[in-house]
Amino acid sequence: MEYPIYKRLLHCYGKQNWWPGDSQFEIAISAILTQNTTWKNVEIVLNRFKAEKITTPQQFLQFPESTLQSIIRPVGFYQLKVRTLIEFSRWFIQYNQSVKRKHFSTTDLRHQLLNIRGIGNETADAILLYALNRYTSVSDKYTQRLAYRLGVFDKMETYQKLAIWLQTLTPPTVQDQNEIHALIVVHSKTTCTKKNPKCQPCPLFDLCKRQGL
DNA sequence: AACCAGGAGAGAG
DNA sequence: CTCTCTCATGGT
Repeated sequence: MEYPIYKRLLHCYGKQNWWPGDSQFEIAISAILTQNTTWKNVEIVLNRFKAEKITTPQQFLQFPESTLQSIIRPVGFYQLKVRTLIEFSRWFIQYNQSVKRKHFSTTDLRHQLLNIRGIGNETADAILLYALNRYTSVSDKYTQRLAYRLGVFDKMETYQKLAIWLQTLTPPTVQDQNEIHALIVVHSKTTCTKKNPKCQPCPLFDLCKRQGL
């Protein structure tokens, strides 16, 4: 059977159709806002942006830093995140200008994103995959924990090794990598949680060699 | 009331 | 390269 983990998750939870968002810009900034933060708090901030009519990087950059900090306060780390959002907005404006005449490789774009303060591996890949529709994989702590429980690795592995493993879980398409990351997050937040170490009911239970963390 | 949430960066060893 | 600490709010 090909892609057993992917198929089980898909069958159990259904297609997720991530990332929610009306534009590339909204998807990208919510990827930054959600760093180590619950999605519920991100939604509060996204609604504030809409109320202030901030839907483009140009509109975002018109507000003073202090105002932006108070708008995004509910997501925490607001001083750091505002800096990242400003730097990303500037980059995104430039990108939209130059992408009309240049072609960027995914690895090139990835390096550009990683040069922005506050954007690391996971956020860069989330923006590439969900906002810019580039083929890449998004791994996170849930992916790390799942790979450990499955016995794929006997310790918490690095981002790069998890990324390679993730790409073996699905056919090599943008849409499938989109789904697998969403499914792992949904799975981890429902059945396979720390509070539910026995992991039941769990579509992957019989595949797991370990429990707990 | 500690603990965690769809992380990242800086510093120490 | 691998730990450890900090950034910060809001919900169990």
